[in-house]
Amino acid sequence: MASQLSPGVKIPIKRVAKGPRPRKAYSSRLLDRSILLLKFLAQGPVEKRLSDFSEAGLHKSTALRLLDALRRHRFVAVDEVTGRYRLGLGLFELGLAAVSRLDVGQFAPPFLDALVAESGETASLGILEGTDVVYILRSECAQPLRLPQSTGRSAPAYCTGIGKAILAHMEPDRLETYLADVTLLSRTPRTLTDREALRQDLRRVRARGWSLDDEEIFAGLRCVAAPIFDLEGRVVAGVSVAGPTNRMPKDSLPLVASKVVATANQISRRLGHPGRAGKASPSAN
Amino acid sequence: MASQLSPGVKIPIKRVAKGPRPRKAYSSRLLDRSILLLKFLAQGPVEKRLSDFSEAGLHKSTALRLLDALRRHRFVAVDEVTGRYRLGLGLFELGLAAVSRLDVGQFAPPFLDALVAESGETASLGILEGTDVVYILRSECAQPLRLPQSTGRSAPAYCTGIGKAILAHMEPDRLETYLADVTLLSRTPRTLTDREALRQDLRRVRARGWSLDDEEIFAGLRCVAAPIFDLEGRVVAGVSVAGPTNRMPKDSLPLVASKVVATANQISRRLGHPGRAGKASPSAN
DNA sequence: GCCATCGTTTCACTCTATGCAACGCGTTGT
DNA sequence: ACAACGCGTTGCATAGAGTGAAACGATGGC
Repeated sequence: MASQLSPGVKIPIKRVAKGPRPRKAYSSRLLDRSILLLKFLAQGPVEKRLSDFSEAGLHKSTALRLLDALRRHRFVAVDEVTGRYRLGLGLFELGLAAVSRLDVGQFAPPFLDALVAESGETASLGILEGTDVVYILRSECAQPLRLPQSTGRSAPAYCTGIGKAILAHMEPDRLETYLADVTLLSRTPRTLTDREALRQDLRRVRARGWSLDDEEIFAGLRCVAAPIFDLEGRVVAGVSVAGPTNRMPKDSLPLVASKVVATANQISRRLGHPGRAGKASPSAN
Repeated sequence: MASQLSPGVKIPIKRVAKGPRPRKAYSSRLLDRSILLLKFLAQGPVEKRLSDFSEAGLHKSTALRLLDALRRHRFVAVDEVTGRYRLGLGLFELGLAAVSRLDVGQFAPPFLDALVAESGETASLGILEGTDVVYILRSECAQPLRLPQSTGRSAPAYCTGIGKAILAHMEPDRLETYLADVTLLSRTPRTLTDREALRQDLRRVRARGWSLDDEEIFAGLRCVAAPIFDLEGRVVAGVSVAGPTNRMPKDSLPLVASKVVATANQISRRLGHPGRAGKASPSAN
C-alpha cells in the first residue's frame, strides 16, 4: 500500500545502499560446518553413515553431535531401520517459506498455469541471485516429454532464457559489472561464450521485449522468456516457456513469445509496475 | 519460549541421566539460535531489521554476526535497497533437495496430475513425520476455489485424510504408542477427539482401504486419502483428493476413493510394493 | 541545533565446541 | 572359536570460538 503520511508531494526514495552494510566479514565455524554437512547430504547417495562425513572433512564425533543437533530441528532425519542420515523435511518447510514470502511466489502460480494452458508447454518463473538464476515456480505441461526437474535449482544467467531476460533489462552499470565478473562457459555448442555476442543478444532482447535460449544450456531445449518488473521498474524476475525444439519450431516463437510477454506483464502489474505505457518518458519520475 | 536464549541467562547443560537410554542428547547453542533466527524470519513481516531480532531473544550484535554468516550461505538475503533481512533461497534449494531425494518425491508428480485430471479436485501427497503429516507434493485443480497453500506445511495426523490413512496401516504397537502420546485437539466440531472413536475410525479405514476426513481439520473441507506402501510393505506416505464439501458430496465419495486408491496403488507399485495381489505373500504373519 | 534510533565495531571473558582416545558392540575373517 | 576390524558412542581437557556490554558513527526526526 502507498504511504501517504504527509500531504507533501515528495516521494521518499530511500537510498541506504551506500550506508550501513557489514564491512567486516563475520563467519562461524560451527555454522559453516553444519551447512557443509547439509550440502554434503544433498549430494551423492541419499543416505549416509556417520563415518561417511569424514569425506566432508568432519571428525566423526563432530559429525555425530552436529547431526544430532540438526535432527532435533528436523533439518536431518534418521532412518528408523538403517539408522542412516538424510536431509530432513524441516528444511523443506523453511525453504518453501522462503519462496512463499517472496511477493512473486504468492500469486504467480495461477498465471503460470494459464500460460501453460495457452502454450501447451512447461512454464517457469525464476529470479536472479548473484550471477545465477534460481527457479522458484513451475507449472508442468501435460506432454509426455518432461523437462528435468528444475525447481529449486539454479543455472548461470547468461545461457538461460529467464537469465537473459533479466540481464537485458537491468541497469547498464550493473550489467557491466556482471559481464566483467562472469566466466562464459560453453554448455552446448550454441552457448554464447563471447562477451560481445552476448551483449549484442541482450540489446536485441531488450528491444523486442523477450529473450530466446536456443539450445544454449541444454541441447534440444528451446526457451522463450520475458522480464518481470517491480513497483520501481526494476527487473526482479522472469517467466519462461520451454520445450523440446521439435515442439518449439522457430516460426512459432513470436506467437509463444507474445503470450509469455503478456503473462510477464500481468505479473508485473500485480507487483505494482505501471506497465509498458510508462516507457515513453525517458526520465520519468 | 525464547527467554532461554536471552543474553545473560545461563543455560544449564542438560545431561541425560545414565539410564537405559543408549543415546545422549547433543545440542548446540549457536545452531539453536541460528535456526531460531531462521524460523523467526519465517514469521510475521517478510522483512526484518536487525533490531527486530531482539524479539526473538537475540542480542543485536549476535544477530548481526549470525545473519552475516547465514547470508554467505544464502540462507538469508539482504534487500539491496532497504538493507533488511529475509529468508534466502539457499534454504529453498536445500529444502527441495530434501524432497527430491525421497524416492516418492521423484516420480509421484505425474500420478498426482493424472488424479487431478480424473477427479477434478486438488491432489496431495504427504508423509508422516513424528506425529504430523508433512505435505510434500501437490497438484492443483483448475477450479476457482483453491485450498490454502499446504505444500511444506504440516498438520496433525489424526485429523487429516492422509494422516489417518497412514495411521490405519501402521504397525499396531506403533499406533498404540502414537495414541498414547498424542493430544487430540478439536480443530472443528467434527474432529475426532475421543481416542476410542479414532481407533474405531482407523479400523474402518483399514478395512475399506481409504480414509475420510469429513471437515475434521477445516470446516467446509472434505478429503479422501489412501496409503502408499514401500518395498517392505510399510506405509510411508499417503495420497489425497480434497475439495469443498459442496463439490465432494457424500454419495460421490466411493467413486473418488476408488480413484485415489488406484493412484496410491500405482505409486506403491513403483516403490516396489507387490500390491494387493501379493497379499498372500509367503512370510505373511 | 539536539536527541533518538539503528547498525557496526572493539574488547575481555566465559563456556562452547572440538579432537583425541577409549569403550561397546556387532561383523568379518582366519 | 577367537581375533581383528569397523562403526557409533562417550569422557575429558583444552583452545579458542562465540558472547554481551559498551562505545562509536551515521541517519533521521523534531
